[in-house]
Amino acid sequence: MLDPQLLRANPEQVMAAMQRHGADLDVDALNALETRRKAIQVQTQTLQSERNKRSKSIGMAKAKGEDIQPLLDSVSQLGDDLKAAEAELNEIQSELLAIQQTLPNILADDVPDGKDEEDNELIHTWGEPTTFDFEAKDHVDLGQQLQGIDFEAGAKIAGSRFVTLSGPLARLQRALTQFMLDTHTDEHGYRETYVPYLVNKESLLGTGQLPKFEEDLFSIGNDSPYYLIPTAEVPVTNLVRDEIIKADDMPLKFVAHTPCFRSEAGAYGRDVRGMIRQHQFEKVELVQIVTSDESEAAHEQLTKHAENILQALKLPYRLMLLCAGDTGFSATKTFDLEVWLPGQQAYREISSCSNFKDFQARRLKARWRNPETGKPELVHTINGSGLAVGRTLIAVMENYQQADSSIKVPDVLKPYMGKLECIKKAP
RNA sequence: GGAGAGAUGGCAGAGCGGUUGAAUGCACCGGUCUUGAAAACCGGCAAGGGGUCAAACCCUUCCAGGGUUCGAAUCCCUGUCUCUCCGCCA
Repeated sequence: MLDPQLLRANPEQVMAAMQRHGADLDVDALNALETRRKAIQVQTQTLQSERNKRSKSIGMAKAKGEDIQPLLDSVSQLGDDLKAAEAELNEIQSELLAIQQTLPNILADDVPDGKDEEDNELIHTWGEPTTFDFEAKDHVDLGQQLQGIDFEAGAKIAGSRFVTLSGPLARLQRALTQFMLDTHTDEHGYRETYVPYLVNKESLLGTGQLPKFEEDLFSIGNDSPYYLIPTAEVPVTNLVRDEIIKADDMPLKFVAHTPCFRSEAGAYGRDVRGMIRQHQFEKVELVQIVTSDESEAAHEQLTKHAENILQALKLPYRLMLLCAGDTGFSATKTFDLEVWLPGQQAYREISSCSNFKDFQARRLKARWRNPETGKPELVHTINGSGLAVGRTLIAVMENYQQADSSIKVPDVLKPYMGKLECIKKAP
């Protein structure tokens, strides 16, 4: 959520920022609503103040044993007026909130203009696209050859966009997960966390998935709905909801491995082949809770932490700065890591690292106490995939494939794969 | 699933329906004392919003949502969560 003060004081500036993000803001309607809000709020508070005073005087009169009936009579009209004013104020404030909650974050100055992924800016590439002296297969063919990926079974058990893994490939996914968690905890100083995979509405409002993107989420349950997490960002960031964090504890760095569930509502027809885009996938997520001074540097640092995983796996990739149109609702700035997939002859997103500044924190009421002022201040939240495990599995398979469809095990994963050096078709 | 108890400021913990945003303790901040520290003593210390050049000042908030009342932390209803006991269980 944007700073309501800014919205109030400078709606034109906010509107210009919104348009950059492809959103719109009706400044006139907002101003009209604001004017009403202010008038009604003043009126309501005046009435409340009057009621408080009179009630107090009734109390005092009663204590002295005076006749309070005249006082009671004089206050009778007040109650009705107050109720009406309060109702109207509530109405206006929920209208204002509804507007505020659907406004995206203001983009950082260095985010390039643009409409979609075509306009993203290349920051750097690492490694060279893998080449083979045979025709590269994609992970679907490889998985079939190795009898380790079964889309039909996934479809039978659940439906389309579900998959089953088995044997060494299933283990490879687990190895990747373990390797990522170990690296981030041991080398990068993150605290491993285990969190619920089902969350309530408040949590999703806090991180910004709701109210605007309900169709991307799976929900279960009846009167008190739960939502399946689309990313560990939701439960992990919500750890600090309604908290005032001690200065000594800052920054907080969390890493969590969770499954992620996405309805992929807007993605019909995209990436239908293979396990690029699934309803359920594994991800290792990095979250940092930092002060405003630190947030830019922390964002760069967290992105580097994700890059380190790709480098350790020796997977070629490139780092992109997302353009305005491609940057998500809550983010001020996002870096994507795109890994080279020989089967597609393309770079594909494997991590997305975003700085939300105080946008999520404001919704979450997540603050820290600044010792310089003694006052609570909003934290900045940053997160990124470190990495999407399912897509990393694909990348390893496709980049480490050999002519006979076997897959060499990357060096750093060998400790996690028993004695296995190479994943081969079962004889 | 059954029975009971509870939810109050950063933490602990009081609080007859009436000048209570809330006693007290701890923590924290400032000061006195001390060579320094500790102790002792004095003072300050919730959040959010409105208002102001800045203040003063005003409003809201004692788990959440409703209700009763001139007035609710205090009474009533609903929900959520926590704890204890019983049952069941990975």
